[in-house]
Amino acid sequence: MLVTLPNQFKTAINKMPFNVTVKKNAIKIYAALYSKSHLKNSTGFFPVPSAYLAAVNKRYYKILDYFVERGLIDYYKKAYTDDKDIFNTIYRKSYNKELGICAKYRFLVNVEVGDEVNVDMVSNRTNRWWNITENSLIEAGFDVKISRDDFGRRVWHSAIRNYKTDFQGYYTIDSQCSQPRLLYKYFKDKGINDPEYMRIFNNELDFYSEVAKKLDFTGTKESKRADAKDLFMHWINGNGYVPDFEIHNLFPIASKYLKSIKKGNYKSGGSLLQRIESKIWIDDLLTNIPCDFALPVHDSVIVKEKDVDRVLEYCKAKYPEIRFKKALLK
DNA sequence: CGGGGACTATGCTATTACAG
DNA sequence: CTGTAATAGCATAGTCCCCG
Repeated sequence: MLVTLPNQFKTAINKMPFNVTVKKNAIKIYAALYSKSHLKNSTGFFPVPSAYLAAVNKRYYKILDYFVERGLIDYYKKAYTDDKDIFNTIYRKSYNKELGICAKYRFLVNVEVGDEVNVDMVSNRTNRWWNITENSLIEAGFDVKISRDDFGRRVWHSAIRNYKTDFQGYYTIDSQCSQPRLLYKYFKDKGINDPEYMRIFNNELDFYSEVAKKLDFTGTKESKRADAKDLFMHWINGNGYVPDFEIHNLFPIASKYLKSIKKGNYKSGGSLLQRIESKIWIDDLLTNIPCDFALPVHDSVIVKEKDVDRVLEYCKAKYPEIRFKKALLK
């Protein structure tokens, strides 16, 4: 990962009262923060999930505390009443695990000037999702280029671009109506009850067709579905603009919830769903997949014909609420 | 020695294509 | 609307060679 390392961080890391391993991990943690800093809001705070920091280094908090001590970063804090002295106000790091709101940080020094350094983020831990992707790429004759983006933790590799033509004869297993359904699952888990949104899925209806029907779209069946899909994407990913404002009246509670997620940074909406998606597909399904050849494509996976039925059963058994479907690439 | 011409390498931006 | 990767186009810089 290419980052700008300001002098203040450089000297602070050099002066750390820990061994070289910790110092090296401190650079990684700095790089992790740096990579998230583009998400900063008007006051400079940007969210960084603890799960991500922990994946970079298990004892990340030790390093963060040191950075705070040195006046290099700051936690986002909120005021609380001191229960031992109610006349006293105390400030604590603010986050809410229940609501999925992670801690925020800000840099107290200018991170735009400094040395350009390439930080090796790779830990010694190898993950099966990586190994199986690597082996499958080699077997299929592709260069091994695998990365995971920060926005939605999606996996990118060299065979994604033309997979539909390059893997003819192979099968894909993908999830139908992936993002709307994942949002449904998410709402259900969180106890957010938007009547219309929940009704569509509780009754096993086709989400996009239902939206098109309720909002009186015109056109062919396919074009109405496509318009509804486009509307959904704006609703999830956008900064407030949607092609049809009626969606806010159709799903009032869901809209309000999305708005609350986007408070601070509107990109959190899309990021959240992509993360849910990749957590299922990469960190679970691909990591434990019962075959030797598999290549992920965001919300689907490419497998061989001899494995497809076994993998399909495996996916269905693991996530009964997701509608998995196999398809031959031709 | 310097002036071209032809070629190659690099860097940047915009566009396209894919995913949802 | 979001993301990343690949590609196209263009400008610039460097290299090589021939020639006067």
